[in-house]
Amino acid sequence: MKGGRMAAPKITEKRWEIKFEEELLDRWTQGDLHPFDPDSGKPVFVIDTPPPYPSGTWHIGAVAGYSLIDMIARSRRMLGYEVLFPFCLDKNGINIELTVERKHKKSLHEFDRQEFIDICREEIGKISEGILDLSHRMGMSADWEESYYETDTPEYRRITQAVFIDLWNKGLVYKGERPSFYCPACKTPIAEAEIEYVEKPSTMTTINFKVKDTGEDLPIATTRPELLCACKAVIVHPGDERFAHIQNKKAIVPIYGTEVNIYPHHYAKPEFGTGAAMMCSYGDQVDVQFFRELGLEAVKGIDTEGRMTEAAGKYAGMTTEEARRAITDDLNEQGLVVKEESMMHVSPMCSRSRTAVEFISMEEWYVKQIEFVPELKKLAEEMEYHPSDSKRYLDTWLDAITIDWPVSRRRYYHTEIPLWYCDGCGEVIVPPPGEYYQPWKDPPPLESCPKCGGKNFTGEDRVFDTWMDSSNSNLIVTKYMQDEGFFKDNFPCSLRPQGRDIVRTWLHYTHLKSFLVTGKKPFQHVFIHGMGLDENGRAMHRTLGNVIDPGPVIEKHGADAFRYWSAAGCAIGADFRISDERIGGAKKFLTKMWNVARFISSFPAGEKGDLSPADEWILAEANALIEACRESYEDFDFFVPSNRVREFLWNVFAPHYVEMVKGRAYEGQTGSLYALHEVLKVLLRLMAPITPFITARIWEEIYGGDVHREEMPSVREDWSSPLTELTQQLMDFNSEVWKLKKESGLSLREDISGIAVPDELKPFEDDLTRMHRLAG
RNA sequence: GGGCUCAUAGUCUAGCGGUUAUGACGUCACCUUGACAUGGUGAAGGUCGGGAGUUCGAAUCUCCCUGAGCCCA
Repeated sequence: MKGGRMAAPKITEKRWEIKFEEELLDRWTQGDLHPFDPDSGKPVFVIDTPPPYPSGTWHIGAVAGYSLIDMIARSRRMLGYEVLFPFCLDKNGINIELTVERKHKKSLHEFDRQEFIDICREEIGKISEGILDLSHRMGMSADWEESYYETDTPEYRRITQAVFIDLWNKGLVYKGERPSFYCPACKTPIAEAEIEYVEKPSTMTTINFKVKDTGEDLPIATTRPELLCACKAVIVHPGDERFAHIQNKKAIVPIYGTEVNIYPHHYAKPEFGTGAAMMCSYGDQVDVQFFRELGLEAVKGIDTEGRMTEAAGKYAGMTTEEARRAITDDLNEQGLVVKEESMMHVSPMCSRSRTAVEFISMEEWYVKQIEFVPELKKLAEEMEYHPSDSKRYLDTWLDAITIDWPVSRRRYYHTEIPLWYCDGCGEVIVPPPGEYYQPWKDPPPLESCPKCGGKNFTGEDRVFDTWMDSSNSNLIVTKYMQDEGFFKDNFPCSLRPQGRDIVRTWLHYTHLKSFLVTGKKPFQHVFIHGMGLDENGRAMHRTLGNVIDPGPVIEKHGADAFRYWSAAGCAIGADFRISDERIGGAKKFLTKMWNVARFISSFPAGEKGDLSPADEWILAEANALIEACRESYEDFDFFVPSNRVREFLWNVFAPHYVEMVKGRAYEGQTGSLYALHEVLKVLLRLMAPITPFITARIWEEIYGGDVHREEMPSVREDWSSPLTELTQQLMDFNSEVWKLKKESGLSLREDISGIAVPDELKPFEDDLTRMHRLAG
């Protein structure tokens, strides 16, 4: 080193290492870093953090989503908000029950109820630890002390029940007997939102009906011959010439001999099957609608065990599949089967147990939603969406809703429905809100029935759909029923961040419940992020074997690299395509940032001093960067800041400015030292929400203190300069010189002659001459 | 059957009526330049899925086709 002027860098380590993250974590975990102070005087920003659902390994796409949510929290703090950032776990639901059932190899209904609940609690506790550890490791800046909650606690459940009681008192809950989606494996009715449509192979059987008056054969194709007993109509297309003569005549159903009308109906597709279709109650949802439309009386062909009822005659008691085989055999014997062919058929499945869903008529509790759709759509207009076009996911769903929300479930590890029934007269007893009730074991809330005076009651043994719990999260975090003053000031909740996959469930149900309870919109802002896909762009499924465990990835590349990739990997709202290589690539940027900072850390930071044109230029460029990044942070967009900072640091600041001012910097020239440090401070603060570890470490070593308590940089009037108009020419000139030296076989440290600084770049002439060693 | 989204170099990605079409990874060549070889500099590689239209001008707007994905029935 010539002259020995260079002081030792304050940053001594040559490289950024992952173990530095762990050192920081140890300190962060010990201190109470981000407590929420409602009295700070700053505007309050409440985040309705999605409670992760503990079920095996945490999905790496979900972890990327939480990275973004943490960036929202950190950037809002730096933008001057008092941020309430809770962390929470969703510990209700069928998933954990199925896990326990599988592990013990018996079904829930064979357990003692309390014993089953205890096992679920223990099991879910174990799984939860992994999620909590990983959340800490990735640098989640939640308020762990005060704002942590779980959905299976009495405190949470009493609020779910209180909200239900409120809805009850408002007349928004009713008992309905109607066909429900029913999962025979989970042994519970499920909602529209829990259905997945899957294409699977099935057999299409063409069966000969008879037309009553003419005696002619009427072949009809179906995938569900076992539902013949529930057949109440045959339909043909109104314009189908082949069937014009039999419209409105009667058809005779094989096996059962019942007579049914032949209706002309546009639903019948002439090209599908034989062109005529049988309509059976509870075959699928179209059938259900059809029965409603024509006012036909439904036949209950399948019971809640998924077996045929008395209505099926000799097939009663068989499962649907057994009955399908048996009835097909009988039809064959009678010569009534025209043909059987294999086909792919789209059928509804339970999204949790992945078994075929049946339509079964049951009496369940419903929460009204259909009649409120117009108001919900109107309120949806009042929320701001990020990205703005993600509003359509909610709109589309609101348009698609066809039935009210069935909220009762026949499971155990959920919030109980707080109702009792009078044994004498059947009166429904609703307790006062405020307590957590378990009617299957708790005494009723009164001595005698107000209607008949009866003394004996039976507790409701059903539970709520788990979305009845989850859809209260925005009420919970704004302290509904806990701190009415705070709730009044802070509802609607500032932000709902969540994945696109749960718009129709979590977002919709929260929207609905908030409207029913408060009449208001649920949120100011809604942030919708995309899904984590594998390297080939496919969703990750255990069955595909393409699931990536986030733990080892973060261990290998570090939390900052993972977070940087989460921010920079795809535009706001787009799907994440997981790539180990690209996450690893993010680490290179951290190394670059570290080295630039280490270099600058060898010079003292100082007052503004004498700015040269180059200093004015880079400060003005920093201004432009600040403007773009601030705007994006306001919009919850991290793609722009992460990429803009990277571009600036790597392609402008380091190769051009830093190289231009090295000479002056080594001489201790004040303007250069000021600009180097100021720009570095800007970069560190702009990156702090995205890569909290490395920025904290660098900031602390050079400037002391905590970058996370700094404000987000603002555009500075005193940094503005028209010199940014020369940026492109400046970079082009440098590139030209490098190219010339390269072509001339000169090393970059050698003098080069015959090159003149262009006129428009004269302001930079001194710096450029020294940088390139331009001679004569 | 309906709706939505997407289609840009080998791979991924930006772009929102006028740019020599961004950047990254990968490839090739050269370079131990006073922060950085997990680096630097330079280079090759795309007529932006196909077709038609609107426009003085289209990757960018419209329509059709093809392909992929998501949601719903």
